[in-house]
Amino acid sequence: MSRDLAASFFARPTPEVARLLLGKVLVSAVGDAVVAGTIVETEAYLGVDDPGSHAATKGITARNRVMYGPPGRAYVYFTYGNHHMLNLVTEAEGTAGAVLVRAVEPVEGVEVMTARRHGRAGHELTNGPGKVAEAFGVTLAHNGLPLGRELRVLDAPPVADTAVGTSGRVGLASGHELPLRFYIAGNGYVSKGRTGPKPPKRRKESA
DNA sequence: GTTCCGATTTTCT
DNA sequence: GAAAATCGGAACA
Repeated sequence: MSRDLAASFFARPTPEVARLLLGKVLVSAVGDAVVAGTIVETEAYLGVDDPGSHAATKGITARNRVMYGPPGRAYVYFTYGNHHMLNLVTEAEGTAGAVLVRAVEPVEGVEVMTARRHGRAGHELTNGPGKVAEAFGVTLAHNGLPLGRELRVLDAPPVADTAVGTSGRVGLASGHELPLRFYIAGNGYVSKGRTGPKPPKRRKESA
């Protein structure tokens, strides 16, 4: 049987945690429903030195302080007025770092996810950070919550190196060039970030 | 099929 | 007041 990952699992370099999290099982027991899914896509967010991270510019703020806290906790962020994003805090306390769970493959509670996702099905259930949070019932109320209760991550066999792909991160205002995104190649639940292998779309950009 | 645009809340300057 | 680690729907080809 799988058991919960120890906090020490998260107490290491963030990119390493991001890669090791692939294949692990995310479990949420929010309300009366239990849902679970295999993590198939992650992104690493460092502290300083990472222009795309909330912890980059000005040290600890009310929003990002969870990233500086102890590892093995949830960091939930709300953005664009509609979407939550679920992260897992990494690095030792005092050092900023978190891994964004971008996509999951459902393994349990599919009906609940479908209901929360307003009828969406298949890969549309969880192939994006906002979707994962919604399907798993994650909200700002879970920000800073230690793993092991409502939110858990179970250990699982590691994913082979040959099955792991990396790329630049998606949707960032800056810092998207760093290869800090990890995913299981060929998995249908991995978000494509954008449709097909086209360059970033750059709207609202004119000469 | 692909591409563009708007929604709507929290956080920070 | 402005921007944001996104999503879904509408428009066009």
